[in-house]
Amino acid sequence: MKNATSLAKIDGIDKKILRFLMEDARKPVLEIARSIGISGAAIHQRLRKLEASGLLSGSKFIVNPKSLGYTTMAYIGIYLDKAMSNPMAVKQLEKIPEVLECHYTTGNWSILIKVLCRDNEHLMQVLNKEIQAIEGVSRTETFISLAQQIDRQISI
Amino acid sequence: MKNATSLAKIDGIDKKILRFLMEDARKPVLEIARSIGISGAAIHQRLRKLEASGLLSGSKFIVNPKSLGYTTMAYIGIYLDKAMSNPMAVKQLEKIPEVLECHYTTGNWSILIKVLCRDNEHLMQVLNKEIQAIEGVSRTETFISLAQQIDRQISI
DNA sequence: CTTGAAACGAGTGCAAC
DNA sequence: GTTGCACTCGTTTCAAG
Repeated sequence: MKNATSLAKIDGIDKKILRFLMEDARKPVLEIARSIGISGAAIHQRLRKLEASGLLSGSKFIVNPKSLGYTTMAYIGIYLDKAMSNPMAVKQLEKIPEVLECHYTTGNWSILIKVLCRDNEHLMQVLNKEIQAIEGVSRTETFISLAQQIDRQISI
Repeated sequence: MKNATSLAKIDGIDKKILRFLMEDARKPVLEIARSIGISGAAIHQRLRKLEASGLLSGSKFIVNPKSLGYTTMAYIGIYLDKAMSNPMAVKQLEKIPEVLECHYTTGNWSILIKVLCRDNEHLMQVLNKEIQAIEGVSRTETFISLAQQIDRQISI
């Protein structure tokens, strides 16, 4: 089995296919086939290969959080006590649904997380009642995202 | 036309459909139909409604950056000169493909960006030759993500 | 690695409830 | 708002170039 971290060799046709599907995962394979001038079966086989190589790690429907009343996004830097191990903290953070990302970072903090809340009050509750309540969390620094102006994937 | 920021009313069936598709955008509608016990046509119509309401903002194939040799992710806080407007800086940042996200944040920085690079050397080049070169960028603070331990969408 | 054909299954629109 | 049907179209496999 191929290691997921091994480099995939992709050619120009693979790139074209990926560019279409990164924009719209449900775009029919045959439509892509017509656009780039090869057969649908060829695309299908290339996709199977890309998937097997670990380059394609799935597809997702994107939901607009604003439509669900979630309008406040924030990054929170977390300082951990020396005694608190990172994996233990992550385990607790996983239980908080508002936490969308969690990074183990260099620099001031031990952990940087991204949270999505309905409003500032909701964010305050998550901070005070959920995150600060985690054993080993000593201090946090919050940065509210007033606007997300770029959001994209790696360009290929 | 409905405003994208208006709250969508979704029921339990909508939620079930969304949970399936947020995991795998290419999951066949009829398969979902069988799982939750309604007809395929009903799901099709609900999806059209959700799309029209702005709740569904598309679908994406997820590519694994490691397979392309991109192993270094970092967050960079950017201080802007007073004279430099945020939109002008964002316009420059958009031209840098390594910049995946850009947030206008409260707190110390004017801007917080997420970048994805092949390695530390590549990151250094992006920092020194691309980001620091932008007119109005006075100082940056870089936080390398040693590991991304959580990565998910809003839970519904 | 690519193609074309064939079989299967899914997407879509519509009429009816 | 849901259903069943019918038709169209896409997906997938396979043998062969």
